[in-house]
Amino acid sequence: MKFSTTEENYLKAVYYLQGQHGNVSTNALAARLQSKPASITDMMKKLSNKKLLNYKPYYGFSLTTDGKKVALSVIRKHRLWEFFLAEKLNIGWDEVHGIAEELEHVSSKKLIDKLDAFLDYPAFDPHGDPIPDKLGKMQKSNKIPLTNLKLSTPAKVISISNPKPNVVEILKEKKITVGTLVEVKRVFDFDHSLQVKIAASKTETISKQLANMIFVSDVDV
Amino acid sequence: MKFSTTEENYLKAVYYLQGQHGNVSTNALAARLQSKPASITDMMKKLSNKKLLNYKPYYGFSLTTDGKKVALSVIRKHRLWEFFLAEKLNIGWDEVHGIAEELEHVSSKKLIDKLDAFLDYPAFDPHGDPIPDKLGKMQKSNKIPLTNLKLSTPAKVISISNPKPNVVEILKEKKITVGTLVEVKRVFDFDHSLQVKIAASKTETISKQLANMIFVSDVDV
DNA sequence: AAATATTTTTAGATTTGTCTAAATATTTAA
DNA sequence: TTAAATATTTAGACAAATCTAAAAATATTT
Ligand SMILES: [Mn+2]
Ligand SMILES: [Mn+2]
Ligand SMILES: [Mn+2]
Ligand SMILES: [Mn+2]
Repeated sequence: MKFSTTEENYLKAVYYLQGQHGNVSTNALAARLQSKPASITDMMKKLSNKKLLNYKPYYGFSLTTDGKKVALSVIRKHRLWEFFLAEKLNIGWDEVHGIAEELEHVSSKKLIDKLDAFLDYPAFDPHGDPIPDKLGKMQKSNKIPLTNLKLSTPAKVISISNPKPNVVEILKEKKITVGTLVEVKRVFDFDHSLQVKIAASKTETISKQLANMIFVSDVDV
Repeated sequence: MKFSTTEENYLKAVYYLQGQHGNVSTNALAARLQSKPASITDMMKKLSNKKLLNYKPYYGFSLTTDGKKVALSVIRKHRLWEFFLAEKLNIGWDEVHGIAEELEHVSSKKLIDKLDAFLDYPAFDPHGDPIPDKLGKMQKSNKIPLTNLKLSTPAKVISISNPKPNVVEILKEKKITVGTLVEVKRVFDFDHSLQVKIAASKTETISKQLANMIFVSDVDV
C-alpha cells in the first residue's frame, strides 16, 4: 500500500501524541499539525475508512495495527535520513530535521533498506532517538531532559528539541551544542533555574524553560 | 522560489523535448508526460504566468531563462541522486531512475550541494548523462547508440534507454549489461540487424530496434 | 480556395486537501 | 441538573491538478 505525504504526516502525528495518552483528540492533532480541527476530522474519516485508525466520533482516535506499522515506517525513514544527513553529509543537527521531513516521504522500500545497510544499521538518530528496524522494532531511548539530570552527574548533550533560531542563539552564546559535556551543580528553588557547569570549564545559569529543551544522556552510554 | 513536483516535472519535460526542436507542442508534451492535451494547456498557462516559459496559444512553448534554470536544477538533482543510488547504495542501473524521479523533488539547496561534495562532484550519472554543476554547466555527453558505432571498434555499454522489464530480459539472455564490452562485426542490409561480439567472447545477433536502445562510448574514454 | 483532418483550447466535472462559519455534542460549572 | 463553556463535526467554499467532451483554430488535402 502507498500513502500520500499528507496521510503519512497525520499517522506519524497520531503516533507521537498517542505515546503519552493513548487516545488522541482532534484539537491536539490540529495544534501539532498546525491545521484546523475541521481538516483533522476530514482526514480521520478517510484514515478510518482505510482501517489505519480507530475513530469514534467525538471520542478521539488511536492507530490500528496497520496504522502503527505505517507510522513506524515513516519514522524509520525520517531517522535514517537524519543520520545520513548528519553523518555522511555533515549537515548540522539543527538542520537535518526539516530536510528529513521531505525525504521521509520517498517511497522506495529498497532505497531505505539499502540506505540502512550503507549506514551500517544505526540504532539512534542524531538527536538520540531510536531508529526502528525493518520490522518496526527499536531500542529504548535513554535521553532525559536536563531538568531531570541528577546533581553533579556529568552527561552529554544529545539533542535540542524543536531548535528554533532564538533557541539556537542562546545556546550558541552559552557554548552549548550537541556533544557538549554538562553537569548540573545546583537548582534554585525560587525560579527553578539551573546552575550548570559547561564542558568542564565555566558555569552558566539556565532557565527551567531552556533546560527542558536540552536532552542529555549518561556519559558512559 | 519553490515549485511543485508537478511544475518541476513539466519544466523538465519541456527542456528535454526542446533539445531537438526548439519549440514544443501540446501533444508532444502530453505524450511524454502521459497525460491529456487539456491538462498541458492548463499548466502551460500557469507556468507562462510565472514567466517560466514562453507561450503563444496554438504555437507551442519554450523555456525562458528562468524556466531553463529550474529545469537544469531538477536534472542536476535527478542525476546526482542516480549517481548516489548506483555508486553508494549499489542499486541497479535499471532501478535508479524511478527512485530518482521522487528524490529530485526534495527541495533543500544545501542538501544537494553537500551531496555533490560527498560524491566528489561527479560529471556523469550512471547512464552516461552529464550532471549539471551548481551553475547549470555540464560536459558534453559522448554516448552514442550501438547503431552508430563504427564496425570493429571496441566500445563499452554505458546505458540502456528506458529499461522496461522485457528489454532487461533480452539483455540478460544475451549477457549484455552496463559495463559490457561490445564490438559490432557486421550490419545486415536486409533488416539492419547487427552481429555483435560480446565481452570478447561469443557473437550475438541484435535487432536494430534493440541496438537503438543500447548506448556505448569509446573504450578509452 | 474549399473541404477535411488534426491540433489545441475551453467548459465543466472530479479528487485531494484545506479552510471558515454554523450546528451539534460533550464537558464543566453553577 | 440546568446553564455555560469547550470540543467536535458538518456544510459549503476554494485551490491545485487532473479528466472528458465540445468548440475553435490551424494545417493538410483535394
Ligand atoms: Mn526529526
Ligand atoms: Mn513529513
Ligand atoms: Mn534518470
Ligand atoms: Mn519527477
